[in-house]
Amino acid sequence: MLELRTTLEKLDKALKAFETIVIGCECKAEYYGRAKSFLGFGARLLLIKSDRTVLLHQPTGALPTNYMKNAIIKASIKDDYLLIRCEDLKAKERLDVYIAKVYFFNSYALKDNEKLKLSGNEQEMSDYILENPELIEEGFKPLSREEHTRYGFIDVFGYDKNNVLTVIECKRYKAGLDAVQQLRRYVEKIKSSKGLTKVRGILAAPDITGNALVMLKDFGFEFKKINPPKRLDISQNQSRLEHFTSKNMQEKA
Amino acid sequence: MLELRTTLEKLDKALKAFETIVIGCECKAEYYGRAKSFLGFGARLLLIKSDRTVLLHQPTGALPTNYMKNAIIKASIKDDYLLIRCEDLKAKERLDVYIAKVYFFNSYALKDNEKLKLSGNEQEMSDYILENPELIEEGFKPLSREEHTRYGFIDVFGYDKNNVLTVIECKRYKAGLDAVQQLRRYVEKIKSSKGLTKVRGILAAPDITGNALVMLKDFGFEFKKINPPKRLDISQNQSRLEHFTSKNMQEKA
DNA sequence: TACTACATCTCGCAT
DNA sequence: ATGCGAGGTGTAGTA
Repeated sequence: MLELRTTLEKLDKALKAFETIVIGCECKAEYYGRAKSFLGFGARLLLIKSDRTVLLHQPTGALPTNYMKNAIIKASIKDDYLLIRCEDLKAKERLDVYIAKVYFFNSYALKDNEKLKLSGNEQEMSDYILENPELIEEGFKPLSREEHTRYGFIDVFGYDKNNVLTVIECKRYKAGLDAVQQLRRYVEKIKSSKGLTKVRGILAAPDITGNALVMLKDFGFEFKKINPPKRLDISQNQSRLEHFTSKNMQEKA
Repeated sequence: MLELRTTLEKLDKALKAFETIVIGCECKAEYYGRAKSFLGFGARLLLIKSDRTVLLHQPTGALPTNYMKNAIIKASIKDDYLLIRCEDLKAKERLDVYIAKVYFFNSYALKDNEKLKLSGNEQEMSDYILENPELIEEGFKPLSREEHTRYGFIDVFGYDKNNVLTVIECKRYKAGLDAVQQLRRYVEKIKSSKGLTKVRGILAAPDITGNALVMLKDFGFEFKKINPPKRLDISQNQSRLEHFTSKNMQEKA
């Protein structure tokens, strides 16, 4: 168990050095901003990253209980607590963490220039359809990338074998009502902007919910079962990581 | 700098005790499951919670770079690395973290029975309108909660001053195209299930995007500017935290 | 900046 | 288990 005053000194030093900080502690937390919250005393993990991202994690669950991005952080001893005040002045938000006990404290200047390379997202799925238009149907002709991008968020856009303009919405997971509505919006937008009465709408996804399929058919649209590609198979060849540097892997910020 | 073998021993012991674990380390990570990813070597924070939630955090940003919930975790020395293999057999997912150096290691049996109490969410906003129907317009009569919920996800549902059935969709933030389509879907559902030709649709939110407002009016719906209530003001009375135990505060799991 | 849609979304709730 | 929608969503991409 560390003294609060000792922790305060370590914390101030680590903040000045833009280190990444981890504190295991007994604390309570108050948030005011977009919403307002209170969390009573319990044992948690407080993370402060080098970019002043603050995350308060309880011992279960994937999401932080409280958090703040780009915070101005001020630490002080307040009564019997180590108060860590995190503020985003621009967003008018504040998170106060009152630490009663410190179980452990660690800080380190973590250096990391790598970015995650990810395969299997929706972008790759639409690229896959563009490269393999026969997945939709024989004779499907996608529009050029230039013409395509003029219409904004539509995933895939082209002419079917009968030269009917066709809008395709891709989902990498099971499509629901929201996906059908999204497709509907794009089809209506294209109809009105091009002055067409007939535009085909296709929802391409590995699966679709029952209600969504009913709604899809109500609108005269179609479902096409397509699985999102994972272009690199690490499970079969784990030692050859250069596979990950393939052009197909997309960097994520 | 800790020996990998020493860290492995500490880790195994902490896992057996269901402690929450933090490791500051140089590592690379591979993920295969819903998607597939690779992250080259860099200095990061690896968290393992008592419920086997695994989070790999880079030194910037709010979200973890890699993660896994309910993982089966096996640690071992593999070549020159401490390999932490996290698997979700049911979801057929795997995350491998190869640790090359350990900057620090901490574990503790964090005990926490508290739940976040949150105010200012969408549920509170619709409750607020139900309690103050004049916010929509004089003479607006909400239906009872029972009758209301029979129609599913509609936020607020009632009769306007002219006894026209009215569907209200609430958003606690600026409403976009998706909110308009959601309202549209509910109005259409009510029309068809009740056999009505005229149902009013109102989008209640603090703000709305330009395109969303155009689309809203195209459908003959209305926008009503309403701010989500934050019922408890902690900023004015920070020391009186019993305010947070008010019936208005909702517990979040 | 505002707007739009993705996400290995996560999470809770209802069926 | 599945479906559905909220989230203090965060984040990237684009106009």
